[in-house]
Amino acid sequence: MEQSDRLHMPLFSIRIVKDLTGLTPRQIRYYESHGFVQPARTEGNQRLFSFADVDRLLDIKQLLEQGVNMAGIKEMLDSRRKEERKNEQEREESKRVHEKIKWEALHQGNAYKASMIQGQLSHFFH
DNA sequence: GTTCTAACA
DNA sequence: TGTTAGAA
Repeated sequence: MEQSDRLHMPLFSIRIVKDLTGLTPRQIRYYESHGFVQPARTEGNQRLFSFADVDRLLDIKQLLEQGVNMAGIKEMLDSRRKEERKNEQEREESKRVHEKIKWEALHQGNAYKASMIQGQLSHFFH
């Protein structure tokens, strides 16, 4: 996860988020207090929401409109976080394996080239 | 003027 | 959840 990712850049005041989502500032703060979003803060302690925060709030709103209660949303969020952790672990493992294969290929390749050169040179001395 | 937290209807 | 009070 990069901080430079446009999705996660802290950009919007709570008023903009209110206009974007149709939620009241009261609801937005309430959902934050339950961990549904984690907006950044300015030096003056005012919330700054990212595109990702807005998207998540829209998801929350839709779920609420469909009759899902707070506990249900919390479960979905927890399972989603679990999935993200799993994916990140898999990415790191995949990266490790890739590095290992690359390292081995490099060394095997050098040994192979060296033996080839020796083999080719040997033709001139026989 | 806007947003924050806390508290109460 | 809405609304209000007093402070940033």
